[in-house]
Amino acid sequence: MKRVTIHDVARKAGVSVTTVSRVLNDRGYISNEMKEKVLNTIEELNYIPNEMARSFFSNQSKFIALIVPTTENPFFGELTFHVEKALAKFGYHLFICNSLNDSENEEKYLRLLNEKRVDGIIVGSHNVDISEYKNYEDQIVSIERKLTKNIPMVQSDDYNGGRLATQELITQGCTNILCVTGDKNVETPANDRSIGYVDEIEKNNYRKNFIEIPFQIDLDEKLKIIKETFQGDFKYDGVFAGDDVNAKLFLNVAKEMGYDVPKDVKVIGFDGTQSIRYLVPELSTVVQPIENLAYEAVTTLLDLLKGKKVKNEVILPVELYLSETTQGSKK
Amino acid sequence: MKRVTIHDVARKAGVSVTTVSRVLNDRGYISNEMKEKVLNTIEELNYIPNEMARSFFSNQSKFIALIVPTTENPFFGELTFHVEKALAKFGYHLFICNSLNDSENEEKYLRLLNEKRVDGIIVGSHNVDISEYKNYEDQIVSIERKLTKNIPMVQSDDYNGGRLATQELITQGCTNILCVTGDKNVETPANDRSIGYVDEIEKNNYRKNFIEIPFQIDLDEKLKIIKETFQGDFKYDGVFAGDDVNAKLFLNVAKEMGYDVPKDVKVIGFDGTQSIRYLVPELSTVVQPIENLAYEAVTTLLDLLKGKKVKNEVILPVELYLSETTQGSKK
DNA sequence: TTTCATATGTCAACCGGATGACATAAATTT
DNA sequence: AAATTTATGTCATCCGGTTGACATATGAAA
Repeated sequence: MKRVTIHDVARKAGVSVTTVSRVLNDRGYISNEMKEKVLNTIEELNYIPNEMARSFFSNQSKFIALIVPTTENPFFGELTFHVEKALAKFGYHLFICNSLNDSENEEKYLRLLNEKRVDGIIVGSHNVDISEYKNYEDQIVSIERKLTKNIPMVQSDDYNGGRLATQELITQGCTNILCVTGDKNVETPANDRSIGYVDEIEKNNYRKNFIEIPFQIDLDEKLKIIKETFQGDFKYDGVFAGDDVNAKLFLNVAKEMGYDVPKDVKVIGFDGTQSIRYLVPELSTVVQPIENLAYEAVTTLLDLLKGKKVKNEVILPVELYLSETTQGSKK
Repeated sequence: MKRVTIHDVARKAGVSVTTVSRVLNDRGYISNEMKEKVLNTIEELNYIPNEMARSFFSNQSKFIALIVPTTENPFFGELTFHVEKALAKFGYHLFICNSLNDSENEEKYLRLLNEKRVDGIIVGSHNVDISEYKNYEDQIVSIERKLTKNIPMVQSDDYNGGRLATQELITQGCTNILCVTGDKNVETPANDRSIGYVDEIEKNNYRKNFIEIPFQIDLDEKLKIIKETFQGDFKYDGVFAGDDVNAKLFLNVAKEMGYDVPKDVKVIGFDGTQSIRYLVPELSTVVQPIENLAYEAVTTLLDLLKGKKVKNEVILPVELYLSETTQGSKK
């Protein structure tokens, strides 16, 4: 079935294609009557401009790619939502790429994005050899991930979040605090969370304790790692987990082992997604400003595409959300 | 900065564009030496075909839109992930649309998708006047939502899920079972969950009880509705919630009110997302085959686009996941 | 009266690649 | 030797809309 084109509209309205194009793009001189006549014809024929043709001509796809490990993860699911919303506001559309943190996938996507001529890329994933990104420096912004010196990054104030969380545990009387981190070998601003922890611990002359729970291992393995922390003779009375999922896993294990939270051990997480607040409202956590991260990433990227100077780093404040796992049941 | 085109490649290689195009598309006669020469030149110049031009010419964008309420919701976040994965397998890309269940948004998206010439649409949202979809009947598949007689739908076996859940509660000794539903006025296969519940309850001559928790209201209002169920003199000893979030909210309220789950009241949910299994592993639930739903929706849509005959309805089996909220702590 | 802003039209070129038509040779079969 | 297959080239056209150049005709301002 043939689509209605601008030529059909011109013929039907008895004007030239140029005139129709002028109406559509509000260019040059057009009288009101002419404008109306053309618009009526457009409506009559139900003409819908072919954006593919426009994109092709203008060399702008109006697509922005978002590369995340997976939208399965609530944090990235929420990020995706807010990025899409922000993009829509500025007339851009979202092309979503799930890298699964696999560098091969990520490379394939970069190639694909190049073919598809996406206008820009927002990276929230963690893998490809950074050098790959060098070819795209003028059209990339990253979220919580330092790619190259020149690629702007938007992040939460991870360091301060780590400090706030640790401070809170100390305020609540904890003296033996465990820090649960994700993959330590991946260099990400999320590591600043641990640094915040370390600084607070040192300030109080407490002992530093770490366990690492890699992102990609099985649930059972994760649980095993957590269980081991209950085995030694050294008892923790506070836990700062670098993300909420690990925090919740810790809660589950603690409960199973017969420990009472927050009496025996207090727990605080990091991320504070909607999902967590709905599903695990009892968990105290450091809330990342996901919506703002998305908005800043989008506006920074669009500015960058326009050739404007943009900040190399945007750091957004986090907020402490205190609930039962640090404070006792609030009846 | 000018991009390398097929003409540049042809010139550099000393052949005609037609020949280059033949190599790229594997058409007509090409000797191996020629093929190699062209491919080498392509590599040398780092030529990357402009998919916008191809799409424009072939009139195929290779984009499939997925309309969901919001990827913030874990169910849709996971669905998005699996849809993207399935599409990628067949060379298609995902254009994500968050409708927020708002019909105005949805209409805007439909218009936009028309302009962008997406090849097909997968609908997982619930709003626009169905008539709007009539114009797209030959390029739409829906997930868990009956749109028109002619639009194929892929769904979980909601009815059976409702029966299984209710049966399980009855098996565990419950006699006064409450059914928590989402919006009842929205016509969706998810309503079959309640029908499954009703049929099992009637079979056993128990009393039917319903509360409705609209999707879009505030958390506090939801909690209020749930709290009220504890107020009357009629006590429930079992709860079947139409989705896991409501099930968890119920658990939270029950705990706050001093009830013991599963001793005083047993609870079973619906959806069984990854998130829930990680964050609320204690919740018994009916697991939807999200990955299969996505895969079936994608393959059905692609078949439809190819003009093949497709099934009008695909119903995929659900699975019961039993945990502590129906069975007592499994130490 | 002359200039100028307004209003429209025609025409052609362009964006980058795909494709069909047609010509020409060499290599391979019949 | 004739017919066919294989291998390349040239050329023009198309996809649908945008844009610049240029012509023409008003009506208004200088």
